[in-house]
Amino acid sequence: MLISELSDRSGLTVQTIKFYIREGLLPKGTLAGATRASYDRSHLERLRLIRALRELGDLPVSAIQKIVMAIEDEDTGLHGLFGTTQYALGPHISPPDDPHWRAARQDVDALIGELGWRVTERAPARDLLAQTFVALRRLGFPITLADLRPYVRAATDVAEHEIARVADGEPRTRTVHSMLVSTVLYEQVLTALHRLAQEDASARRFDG
Amino acid sequence: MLISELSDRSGLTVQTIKFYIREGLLPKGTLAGATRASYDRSHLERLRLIRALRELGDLPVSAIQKIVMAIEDEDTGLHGLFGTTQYALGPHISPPDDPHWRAARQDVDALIGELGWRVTERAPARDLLAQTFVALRRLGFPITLADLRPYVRAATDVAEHEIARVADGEPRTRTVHSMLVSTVLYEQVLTALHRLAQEDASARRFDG
DNA sequence: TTGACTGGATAGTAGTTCTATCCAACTATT
DNA sequence: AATAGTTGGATAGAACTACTATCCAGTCAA
Repeated sequence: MLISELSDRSGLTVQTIKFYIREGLLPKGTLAGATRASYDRSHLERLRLIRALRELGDLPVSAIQKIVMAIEDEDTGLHGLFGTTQYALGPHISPPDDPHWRAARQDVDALIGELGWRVTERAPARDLLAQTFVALRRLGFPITLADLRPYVRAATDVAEHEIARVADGEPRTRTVHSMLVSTVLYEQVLTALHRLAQEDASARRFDG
Repeated sequence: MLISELSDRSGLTVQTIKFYIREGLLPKGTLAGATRASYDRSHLERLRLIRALRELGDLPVSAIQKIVMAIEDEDTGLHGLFGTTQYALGPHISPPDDPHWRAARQDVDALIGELGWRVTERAPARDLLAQTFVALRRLGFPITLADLRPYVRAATDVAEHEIARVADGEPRTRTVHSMLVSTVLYEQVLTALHRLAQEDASARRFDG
C-alpha cells in the first residue's frame, strides 16, 4: 500500500500521516526504492488507534507517542501499558504546594487505602480527585464521604467489566488494543451516558 | 477590593483578570473614579468558578463565556443552564456524513428512546456516544447492548444523586453554582474514581 | 518521455491562553 | 507640592499545539 492509498483509506491527508511518522506515532513504511515505501494493514490500524486516542481520548500527540512506545516495547506487560496510559490521560498539572491541596490529597490517599485499592502513589488520577476536592471546597460545596459512595460503587462496577473484557491470549497487538480501548474509549462511553442520564434527571426535576 | 487584592486572593495575575474581563467571563468592577474600580466577593467567587471550569472541566474560555451569559440571564432556568453547560462540554466536532456514523447515531437514539430518557436531539453527548461506537467498531471491538448495561446503570445511579443534590430555594447564584458543580466537577470525580478502580482491577488481574 | 507521485525536509498557519508593555490618569505618601 | 506607585484600558506579542503547505530531486507507470 502506497502512502496515498493509506491516506485514502484512513481519511487523513498525506501530510498528516507524514507528521505522525515524524513524531514517532506511526512506523515508517518498508522502503522499496529511494522514493517508494509500502504500508500494510498494521499502519492503517495504528492510524485508527491514533485518531481514537486524539479525538475521543483527547490525548496530545506527545502522550500518544509515549503510549506507542509502550505498545512497541515487547517487554511492557499489560499492567505496565495501563500505567503509561493512565499517566498519559493526565492531569498534567503539578499540584501547588498548598495546605488545602495537601489535605485533599491525604483524603484521597486515605480513601484509596480504606478501599484496599492497589494504585500507585504517582497515579495522576489521585491528583485529579484531590483537585476536585479542593475546587469543591473553595466553591463552598465540600464533598463528604457519603457523597462519594455511589461514585465508588459505580466506578468499581464498570471497571470490573472493563478489565474482565480485555481479551487475553490473542496476538499482542490485539490484546494491547483491547486494553487501550477498555480504558480510553469506555471512559468516554461512561462520560457520555453520565451526561445523558443527567439531562434526563434534570429534565424530570427542573423542566416540569 | 482593588484589582491587585483580587489578584492576590485569587492567585491569578492582574493581567489574567483583565483578560477575563475583556473576554466577558468576569464583570467589570464598579468604577470609582477614572482609574479606580472596586471588586467584591462575587468577583472572587466568579474567578474560582472560572478556574474550576478551566482546569477541571477543561472548558475553553469561549465556552465559559457562554455559561456565564446563561448565569447572568435571570430568565434562564436551571434546566436551560444545564443545556448550555452540556453544549459547552462538547464534543465540538461536526460528525461526518458517513453511513457508519449515521448508523451509530441511530443506535444511540434508539437506546435513549428505549430508556425513556428525556434528552434533546441536539445534546452533544449523543454524538459523543455515537463516536465511540464508530471508533470501537473500526478498531474491531464492536460494542453490544449487553456491554452497555452496567454503564447505563452506573450513569443513572450517580446522575440521580447529582441532580438531587442541587440546592434549591437558595439565592440564584448559589443554586446555579450548585448545578454547575454537580455536572462539571462531579463528572471529574466519577472519571477519577473510574480510573483508580481500573488500575486496581488491572493490578489484580495482570500484575500477579 | 512525460507527468504524477514519492520520501524527506523545512517553513508557515491557525487557534488558544495567556503575558508584557505602554499610557495618561489618578491616589497615597512624604 | 512633589513623587512614587497603582489603576483601567488598549495593544502587541509569546508559547504551545497540531497540523498544513511547499519544495526538492528521485523514481515509477503509461
